[in-house]
Amino acid sequence: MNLSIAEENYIKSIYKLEEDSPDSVTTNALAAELDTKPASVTDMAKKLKEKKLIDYEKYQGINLTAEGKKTALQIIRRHRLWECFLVNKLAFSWEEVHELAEELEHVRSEKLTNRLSEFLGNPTTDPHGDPIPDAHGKMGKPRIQTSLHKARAKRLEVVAVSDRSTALLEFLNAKGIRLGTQLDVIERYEFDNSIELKIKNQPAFTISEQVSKSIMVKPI
Amino acid sequence: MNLSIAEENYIKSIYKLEEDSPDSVTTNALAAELDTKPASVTDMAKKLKEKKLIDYEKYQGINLTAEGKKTALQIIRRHRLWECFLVNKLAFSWEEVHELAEELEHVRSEKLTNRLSEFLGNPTTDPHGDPIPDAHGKMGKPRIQTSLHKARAKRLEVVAVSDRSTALLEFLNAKGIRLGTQLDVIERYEFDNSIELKIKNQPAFTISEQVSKSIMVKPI
DNA sequence: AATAAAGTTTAGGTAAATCTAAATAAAACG
DNA sequence: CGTTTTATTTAGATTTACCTAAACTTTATT
Ligand SMILES: [Mn+2]
Ligand SMILES: [Mn+2]
Ligand SMILES: [Mn+2]
Ligand SMILES: [Mn+2]
Repeated sequence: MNLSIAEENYIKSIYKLEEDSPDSVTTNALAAELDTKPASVTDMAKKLKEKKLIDYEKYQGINLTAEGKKTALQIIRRHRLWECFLVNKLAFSWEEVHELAEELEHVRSEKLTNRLSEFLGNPTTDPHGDPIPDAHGKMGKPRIQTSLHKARAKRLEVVAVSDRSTALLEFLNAKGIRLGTQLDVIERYEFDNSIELKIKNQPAFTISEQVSKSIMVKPI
Repeated sequence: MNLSIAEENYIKSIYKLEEDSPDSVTTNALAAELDTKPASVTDMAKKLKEKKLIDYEKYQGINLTAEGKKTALQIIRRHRLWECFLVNKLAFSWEEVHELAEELEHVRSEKLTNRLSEFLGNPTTDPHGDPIPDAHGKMGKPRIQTSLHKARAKRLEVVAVSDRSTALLEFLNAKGIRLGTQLDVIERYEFDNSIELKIKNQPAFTISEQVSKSIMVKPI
């Protein structure tokens, strides 16, 4: 199937929203995700249905078909491999790569994708801790991880971040939080859900609830 | 300036045609180069003039402005660096990379471009022997090279090819001709301008005038 | 259940990049 | 130099991906 860049971006966003909640994706949610208007989403939904990439009935929301999921995984694979390339080979930092990968992901060549993967040592996670689908679309668990907000252990390791915004990632950089960083929870403040943290050899600091929800962790 | 992919492709093609002959670029020549129709070229010419990237007056042909040339060199830089990446890092062969670079060149990030260049060891020529502009748009001679067709020496080294078509490059692969290959001219046949060649340790073979015009050489 | 609110779709429009066919200008030719 | 040929431009459509405003459905609230 020959998809435009716009169509690919829709497919990827639908996949993402379906991942977060298993229901149908609503027109409004998709419009918000893609920073566009609901009317535009309806237009595109008709087109993608025509191409059999989504199931869609008026007012009933959107779901990817099997074909649509396959397509989404290919795009996600390319996106995350390029992010690895930028970070591991070109020394970009994790907050810079999402935007660039947003463009590079649209170069559709299986040969390029597979060669790139090989060149990078067939990585299985991207710089934000997200799993990379393999050439057949198989991907490790799509993030059943616990957020720092919900985790109950005292000692935790950062395994992913669920928000790619430059602002958040730069904030984490400033605080010294990256993938693999080990955190000690000093205190959880009930009244605003902020958390006081400590990283070895550094002064303690406090993060907001919003930030703690974006940091995925595992106990150590 | 924020250019669309279509606009960038026009700018690059205009640069190429201006390089070949110093006159104004004609509507028809540009349409042929871009595999589009003259009417579309006229439309785009108006737009690029508006953006001050070309000088253009009805019926008078097209020339890049200084700004247009600068833009063209940036695109060419990205194109050729990606070609180097594909050949040197991902083991593509020279006939495969042009199409891919045609897409990758449109990712506009100076930081990415410069990091990529550095990663590749700041190469000065691409896999087809074409010079790569540096970060300031400085580029080695734009091919004053002699074609095998015109060269008079008996022993020659291949320094570039002036045709990126897959068909030609695959033909050259089959004959064992690549950049740096040393050729002995056995015979030049006047009646059809074909040339009999020999590469060390291989049987002699004959190439057509068309092929010999696309192979750029220097005496050794 | 009736009404209000929220969500979604339709109608109608715009801008970019293309096209074909017709009109016009420039160049080449006898 | 006038005429034919070639090159170029204009006029008018089409497709894609958007938009706003209005209409319509669904859902939530009294
Ligand atoms: Mn994208
Ligand atoms: Mn990522
Ligand atoms: Mn291109
Ligand atoms: Mn090249």
